[in-house]
Amino acid sequence: MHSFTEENYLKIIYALSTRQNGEVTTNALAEMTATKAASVSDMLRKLADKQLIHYKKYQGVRLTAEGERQALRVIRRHRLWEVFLVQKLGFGWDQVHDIAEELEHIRSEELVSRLDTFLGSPQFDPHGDPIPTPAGTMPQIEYRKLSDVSVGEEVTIMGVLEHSPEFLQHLDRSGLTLGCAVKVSEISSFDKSVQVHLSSEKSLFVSCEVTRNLLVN
Amino acid sequence: MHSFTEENYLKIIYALSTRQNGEVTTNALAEMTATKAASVSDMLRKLADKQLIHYKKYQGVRLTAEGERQALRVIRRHRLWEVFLVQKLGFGWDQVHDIAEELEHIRSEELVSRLDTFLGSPQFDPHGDPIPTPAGTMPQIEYRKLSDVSVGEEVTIMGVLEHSPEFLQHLDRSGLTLGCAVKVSEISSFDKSVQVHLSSEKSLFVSCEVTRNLLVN
DNA sequence: CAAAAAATTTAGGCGCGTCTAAATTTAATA
DNA sequence: TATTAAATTTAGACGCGCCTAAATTTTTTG
Repeated sequence: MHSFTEENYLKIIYALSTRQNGEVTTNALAEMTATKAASVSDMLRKLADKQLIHYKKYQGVRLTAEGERQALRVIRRHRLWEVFLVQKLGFGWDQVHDIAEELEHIRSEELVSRLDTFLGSPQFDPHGDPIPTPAGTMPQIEYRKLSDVSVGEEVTIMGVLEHSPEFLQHLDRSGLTLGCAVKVSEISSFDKSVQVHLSSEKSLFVSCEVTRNLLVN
Repeated sequence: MHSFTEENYLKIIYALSTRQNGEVTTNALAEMTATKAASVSDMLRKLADKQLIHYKKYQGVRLTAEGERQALRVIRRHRLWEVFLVQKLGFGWDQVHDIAEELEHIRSEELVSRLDTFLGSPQFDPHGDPIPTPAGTMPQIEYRKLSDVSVGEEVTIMGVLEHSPEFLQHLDRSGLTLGCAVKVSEISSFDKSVQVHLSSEKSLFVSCEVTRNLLVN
């Protein structure tokens, strides 16, 4: 079994390698783990020894099939706990990340399986991210960004690309929640901000920093 | 904030000091923590430096007021999670200890508070142990052992002194669950085993190893 | 009550995950 | 392309929590 720290590295390597595909860089990992590049190098050697990553010195890193399976198990636990925290305990979607970060490392197959059942086997976490399968595969969902939607289209908000509390709280204050239908009525040629109409008849302007981080279908 | 390991020591020191009151011994701690006496000595010095225990070399150890508060916070979290695992996830009372042992170290005041509300602010865990208050005090409950009940008395099973899965499974198989009413109809003068009648009209003999570990009122 | 036994602490060391400083490799640029 | 800059790795160290072996203190007992 792998340590708390190893699990974190795997999870982060997975996240980075999907964000910008290709090899993941040591410096990027150092930033994400809030450690120094030297510490990352040490850990990469260890993960490579355990066959969890492909690692050529100075050339960045890629998960092996087994490494990816492990990473997805951690991500599955993380997202199931987030669902629990929001749906059962009433936390806001901007409050759950750090707590789930701890809960995700509790290793009991039975716990995860029962939690999944208790929650009704959810397919998505509170941010709209898909929950990996028990077998360790990530459901592939294709969403567009709101910034790519044309005038006149009506779409539903399905997820977010940015998970910071600040961003999520901004969405809350704007009334832009998951499942919310929005119709694009205008796109400013000046700053690419978007005017949208909500089902509540309200309309508002959404900055391009926001539209670039909103996933819709 | 205190480490995972320090929290465990505090919890165990609390448990041992209530079981046999007076100072807790280094060897006893070594056995409970599954480490060696030398390791315990190291940790005791550290806990003493942090003012969590009273520690005179070679003389055993006692929690300070602050140490006890911290211990009870951990125990509160442990027992609340046990309630969750049994009542919400459907685990058996014999399965939850190890998992709660991990969950208890997740430090979020808000999480504990919301969990408590979600569970309906339970007063007892699945083994009948009282749940410490948020302020860090242990409710004092006085129960008798079934081995101290006289013939003819009818009592209710309120808790257990032994928490091993084997013992709890034995109780399950015997139909001796928490809240169960039992009437003592005979006590063997030979081996102190007790014949009890359950509300289900069944009757059975209970060995003194069992009666000594069953709490009733 | 002195010697043996038991309990406890100290000394020195180890693996984990981290660090800083220095060496090395790769990428950028004059 | 030669040189500088940036990224990465290695060397050596540290705190944590643990270990074994040896020293010390307390307890037991002949």
